[in-house]
Amino acid sequence: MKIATWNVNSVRARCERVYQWLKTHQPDILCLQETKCVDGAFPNREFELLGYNSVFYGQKSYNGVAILSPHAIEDTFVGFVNEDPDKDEDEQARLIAATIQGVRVVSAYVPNGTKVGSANWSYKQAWMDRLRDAYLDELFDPADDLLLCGDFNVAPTDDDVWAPDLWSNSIICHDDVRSRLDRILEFGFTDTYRMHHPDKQGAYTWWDYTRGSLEKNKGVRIDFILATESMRQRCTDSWIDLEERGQKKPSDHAPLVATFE
DNA sequence: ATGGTGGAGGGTCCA
Repeated sequence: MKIATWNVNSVRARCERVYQWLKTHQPDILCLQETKCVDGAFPNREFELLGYNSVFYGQKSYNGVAILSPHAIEDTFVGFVNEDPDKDEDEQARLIAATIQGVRVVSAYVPNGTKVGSANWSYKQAWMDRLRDAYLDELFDPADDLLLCGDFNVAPTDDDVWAPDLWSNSIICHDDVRSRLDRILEFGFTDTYRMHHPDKQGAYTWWDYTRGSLEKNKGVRIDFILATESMRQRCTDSWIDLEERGQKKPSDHAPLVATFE
């Protein structure tokens, strides 16, 4: 089973790239973030041409998440729904969950935070707390076959950024969000990429569009496929698709892939 | 002094 997660920075602007990526890599599951379009504008028919079903949850201009699969997509729910199953309690579209071939999958887009100390920064911290306390703990079990995939907008350690001194106390390295990522991991998750590449330096999933960042590998690793124990045991490999990031009109994030027995 | 690039949308905001 091949699973991928990819922040596409607009699914409409990236429609052709996503189409080609699906055709080439044929994942069993593809989680998308930053689709940036309302549900009526999601290009699901394009992906259906390749045999892919889609579930999606978007809003105008910002955020938006989706899950694609050639298999049946069941038990879909969106947002923070623990109190009222019909109503997302978050005003931003950042979470979608479904079950595919017996595996529970979540596509998550953690808030960026904009700037330390801003209103968006407070929202990011509250959102991460809520993901652990009101979402994972209420709706899932560490014993589940569960994958939490997405753009977490946090670099777990200084090994996950190209210049730790420059990124020190930034929105992706600040202790206030690293500690919250740790709490999410403590639910019972393993970072599957790091599991397979424990000592690898310079492994990143995002590079700035400017300043030749990709060519100089000035990036950060902020996208993850997190696996509960049962899925960790099944995880055979993980890699970052650098080739896709180097294509014309790329997203600023590369796809992250993991395979499971 | 604070760009550069990219997306959405038609202002700036966000990343």
